[in-house]
Amino acid sequence: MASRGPSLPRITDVAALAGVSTSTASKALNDTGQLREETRERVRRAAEQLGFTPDSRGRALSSGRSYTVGLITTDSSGRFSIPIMLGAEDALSAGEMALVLCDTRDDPLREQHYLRSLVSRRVDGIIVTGRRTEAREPIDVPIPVVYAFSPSTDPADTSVIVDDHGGASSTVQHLLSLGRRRIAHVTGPATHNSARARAAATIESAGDAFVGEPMHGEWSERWGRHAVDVLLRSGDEVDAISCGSDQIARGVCDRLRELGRSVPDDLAVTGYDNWSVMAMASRPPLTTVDLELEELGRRTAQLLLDAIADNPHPGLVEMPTRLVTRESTLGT
Amino acid sequence: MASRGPSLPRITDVAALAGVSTSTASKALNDTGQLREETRERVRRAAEQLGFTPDSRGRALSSGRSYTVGLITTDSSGRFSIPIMLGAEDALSAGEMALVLCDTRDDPLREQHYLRSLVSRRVDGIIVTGRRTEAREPIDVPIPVVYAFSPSTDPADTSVIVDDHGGASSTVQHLLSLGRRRIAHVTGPATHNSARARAAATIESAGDAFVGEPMHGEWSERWGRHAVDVLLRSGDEVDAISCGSDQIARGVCDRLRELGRSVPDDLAVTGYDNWSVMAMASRPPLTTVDLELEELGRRTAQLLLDAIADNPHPGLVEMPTRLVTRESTLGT
DNA sequence: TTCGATCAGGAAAACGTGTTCCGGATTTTC
DNA sequence: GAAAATCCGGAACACGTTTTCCTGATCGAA
Repeated sequence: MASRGPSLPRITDVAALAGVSTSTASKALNDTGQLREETRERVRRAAEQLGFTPDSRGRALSSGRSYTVGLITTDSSGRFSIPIMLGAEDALSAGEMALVLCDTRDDPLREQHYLRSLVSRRVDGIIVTGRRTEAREPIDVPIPVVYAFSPSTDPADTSVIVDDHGGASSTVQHLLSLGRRRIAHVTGPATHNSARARAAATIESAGDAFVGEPMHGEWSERWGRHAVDVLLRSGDEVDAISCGSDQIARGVCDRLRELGRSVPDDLAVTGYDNWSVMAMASRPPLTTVDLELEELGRRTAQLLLDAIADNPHPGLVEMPTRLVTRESTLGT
Repeated sequence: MASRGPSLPRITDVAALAGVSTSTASKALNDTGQLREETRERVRRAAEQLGFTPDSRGRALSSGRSYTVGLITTDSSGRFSIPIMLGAEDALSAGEMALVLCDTRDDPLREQHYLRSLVSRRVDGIIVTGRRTEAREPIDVPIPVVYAFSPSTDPADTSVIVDDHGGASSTVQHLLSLGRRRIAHVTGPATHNSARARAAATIESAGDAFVGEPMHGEWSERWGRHAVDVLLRSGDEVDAISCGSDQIARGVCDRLRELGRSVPDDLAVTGYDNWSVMAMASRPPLTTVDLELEELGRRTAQLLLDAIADNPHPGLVEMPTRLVTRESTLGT
């Protein structure tokens, strides 16, 4: 229709210039079939000269694959899904796969719309990711799917999640190894799976060293500051506070400093997430748990590629976290 | 090859079920050609019954368009490019266009790789975005391109950028309207275009009310805190500090509070970026400049759609910013 | 010299859709 | 009642690639 200048060269043009048939040209460029090396070279030169780039739409049609995967995310803000996306994209691009982005903004209608669009594009697979660690309803498409971060409620699906239990335990082990024996826990709303899971793991790992009850509140610095007041007023003796997020931990540190308590000499503090803008800017910088989301994204993509290659791995994959130690527990 | 179960229905299947030819089926589903309404309805029902979704690869091939645009970003962290992406994706998905994501990680080799991939996919257009406001080398592809945030060095290209001059001026106007007459400016490295542009606009708008020289440093809270010390030691009287970023402004507020200075009673403080995690968590919350990046992304996508429709708008488009007033200038 | 085997490359079909053109049937017009 | 206009739907081709099958040609051996 709209003739966009001189359209890009097709393989027929390359074939014509090289003086061979299109099928021969195709074989030459794909290193398949039986051709004299000299012919191959001639075709290659012709392609080079014309600046030929194969049209992947044709290839997609003929191969039955689109070399494309869709990423559906409910997390507009991107706090968690961005690193996952980047990891997935990294793993996929190595295999010449492209990633198309679909942000549903938590709207089921938009999700349906995107699903239709992806099916229509005949994507080879779909990655589904969300903002929370709560399990979510599986999507219903005749295409391989892998869930990342938010697992599917169907255990027969493939889901890749963070090992929150291990992550929380690692901070407690670290605190215990430093000789702390009175550990409190400040975290997010009890309605959040991640807060409950981390709290449970903390209690279990700390054993006798756990003080009081897990303190649930918002995922905010303000709650961290407020929790310190509550904690100190309670009269419980405490030598460490393990927090459910870096934001909370930063608030905790700020308030402790304002009250003249030294971190970590008086109290050690740990965060969770290794969100650098919080963990590094905190005073002192936070010992925290890195979720290794980019690695999680890579793993997700690999599992999806496996599933696409007709080798699915149903079930839950828990990815290990990494403890990052900084001044909030170690001092300077 | 790998027969993935019962493959999805094609338009031929729909046609067979409806008892018509494929061309008739196509016309019925696309509301084109001359068909009896009853025939149309019959085909639609057949499509419905089979759960038919047209294969967009076929459509792409036949229409000459791919209904796909590429987004190339150098900004892995995503601070700025994520909102732009979301805005663009929002504007594009309305037009049934998909967005494929390419993160170059600032590696020219990866960029080349992605460009080849996008050209091979015959994307209808490309959006290029970056982390800095510095102009960047244009990319060389026979496809419409629009640059977002980082403009192209070629003025004949279409670039959409933030009106940094307007943004910085708006904070100064705000401070002046509040009666502040001794305004200092703390910002990022002088090597950064954005820091220089905002500083220049601040000086120009403040006129006689500008105090000293723009203070260049890092884009960090730490620099904000340090800058306060330097400023107070200098002996200059100051009743407002306009900062080049929310991080710096937050550091400034923290340090002022530690020194017993009241914000905004003693000194008003303004930030820049409206990065909520900084601006809202600061004590007090920051008056700042929202870059409206999502809107910028939407505008970029619209301009790209225009260019794809053979109606390009070469040149620079400056998007307005929005002043957000909060307690750091207004008090409670 | 003849037969089989290997080699080099071409013709045609396939992938799934959209579109152009054309012919038959029905309706309108005089 | 015949010619013209209109309506409806199908056949064929285009889009760009890959792949299967097939035909000559070349080579080696008997």
